[in-house]
Amino acid sequence: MNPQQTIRLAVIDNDSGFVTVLAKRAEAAGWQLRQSSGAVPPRDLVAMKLNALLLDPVLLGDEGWEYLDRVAAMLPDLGLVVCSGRSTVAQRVRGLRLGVDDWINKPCHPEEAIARIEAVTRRRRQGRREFEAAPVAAGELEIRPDRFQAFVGDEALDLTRREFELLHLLAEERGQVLERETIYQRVWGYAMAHGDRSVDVFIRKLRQKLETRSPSWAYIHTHFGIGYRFDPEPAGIVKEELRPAPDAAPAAPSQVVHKTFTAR
Amino acid sequence: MNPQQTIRLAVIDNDSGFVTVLAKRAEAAGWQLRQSSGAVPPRDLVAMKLNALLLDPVLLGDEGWEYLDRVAAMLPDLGLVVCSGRSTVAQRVRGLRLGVDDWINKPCHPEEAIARIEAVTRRRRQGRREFEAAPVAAGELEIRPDRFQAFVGDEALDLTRREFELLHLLAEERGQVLERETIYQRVWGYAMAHGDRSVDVFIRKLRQKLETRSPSWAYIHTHFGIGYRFDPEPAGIVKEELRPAPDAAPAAPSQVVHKTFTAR
DNA sequence: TTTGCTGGTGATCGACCTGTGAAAATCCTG
DNA sequence: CAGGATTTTCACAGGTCGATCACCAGCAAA
Repeated sequence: MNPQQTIRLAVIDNDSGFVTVLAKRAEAAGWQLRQSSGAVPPRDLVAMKLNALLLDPVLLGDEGWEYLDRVAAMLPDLGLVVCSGRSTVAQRVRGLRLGVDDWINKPCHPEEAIARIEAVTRRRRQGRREFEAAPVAAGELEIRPDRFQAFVGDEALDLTRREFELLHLLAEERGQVLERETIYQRVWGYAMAHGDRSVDVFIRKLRQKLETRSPSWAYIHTHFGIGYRFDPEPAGIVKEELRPAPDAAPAAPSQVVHKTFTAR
Repeated sequence: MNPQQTIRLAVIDNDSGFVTVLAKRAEAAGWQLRQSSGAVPPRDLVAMKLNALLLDPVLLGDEGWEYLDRVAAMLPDLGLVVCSGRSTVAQRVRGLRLGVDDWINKPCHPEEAIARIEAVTRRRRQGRREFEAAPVAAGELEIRPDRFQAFVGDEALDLTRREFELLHLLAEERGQVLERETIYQRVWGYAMAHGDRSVDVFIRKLRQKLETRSPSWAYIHTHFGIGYRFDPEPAGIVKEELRPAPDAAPAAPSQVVHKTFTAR
């Protein structure tokens, strides 16, 4: 359901041409990319919370093997792909045995490098369960993906699967206005038919259940002509946004700006 | 730390020279090897309980891609390595995206093939730690992997193997809602066919046996539209939600309610 | 204000989901 | 190879959920 989870990749290489093209591809795929043209201490790699690392061992000098060994040992969850110049079978075997996940030779098509990194990451992830099992807190709410349910205190909201997924999506994009088409696409998984009101209906159901368990908070805000925004606000804030905000230009002329009217 | 756990590998290739050398190496490493010089139905692959599969797509003819797709979909846990003759970048990328874990070109050194299969297998096993020996306690239950059996006090529940594995999995993920597909994948070892009701049937059997030996506890909870959750709860928790509707009708009479429809 | 949309709400009906019993197919053991 | 145990498949019965619809209220522009 969430196949193309964004990948955090670091590239350690100084072949600027190759890296440039690679970066372009990675960016197009929505990956987060870090680059370096010199060895990065494993300690720093840890801090980057990477999913995958692509490196050319030529930059590592004599300590290449040792470095690979250390990285593989210190970051067992990291997808480790080596992209080297000429290499012998013995070298590749040694690397693979050391913990390298894949070893490519240059010249190498960036698309293939991307695909191999994807493959490595895919397999890595598969073993690791729950990538998004992290609970989300919002106002009095706690959204727990491990239970497919939201709670206020220890009382469940009694959400349906669809309801939960909608709420989860909104909460993950907290503060963002999401258009109906976007919401539908991401929750239902396919394009919304013209005139479909499903999203509205489910928003209503969510609001009802939220109102039941957490009456003093407003969570879902309607943006007329656009979509919905999730933002927990204690009641009492009747409204009155429209801050003159002398800075950024208002997006569209006479656009509805943060005018939040809640149900009821 | 990760002693070369014996690997069950199948090789589908008709390059007898290559296969022979490979077999020699594999045998030396203590792997269990199956060979075939023609396409093997995915169904049979399932029965082999493989860890990895090495194949040359030239044997698959036109249906190569389809075959790869089906195998990858049906056996997500299988390490899939392609070893082809000449191949283009586009082909390799397509394969990798389809679910192939690694793609090697012939001529290929057997040692490297072995190393890559190892790497692929290692990658996937990583997440899967097997700590079978640890007994799990839950409510009145004690689940003892060393016996492949669960007990209440000293009375065994008399579980069959599948029943036990299902219960064990659920208990290890106590509190988590597991989707049917996940359950099937992890207990049966391959992807669940659409419309398969096996999980439901086994859940029923488990509930029956649990009810027999431990009537005053509710262990397995159904989440509508999702799957099941294991969470031992002393019976009697009927959790009367305060319904807004002033409803005088007493709930259903004394129905056999060992099915706890908790949160959806 | 009127007019044309957009969004909120309640209700409905069919499709889908789960529990269950039992037959059919398969595996396993002696 | 037979006989029993185990697993898979099938069909049916309720129950739940979600896609739609109709209708009304609120917003925006004229």
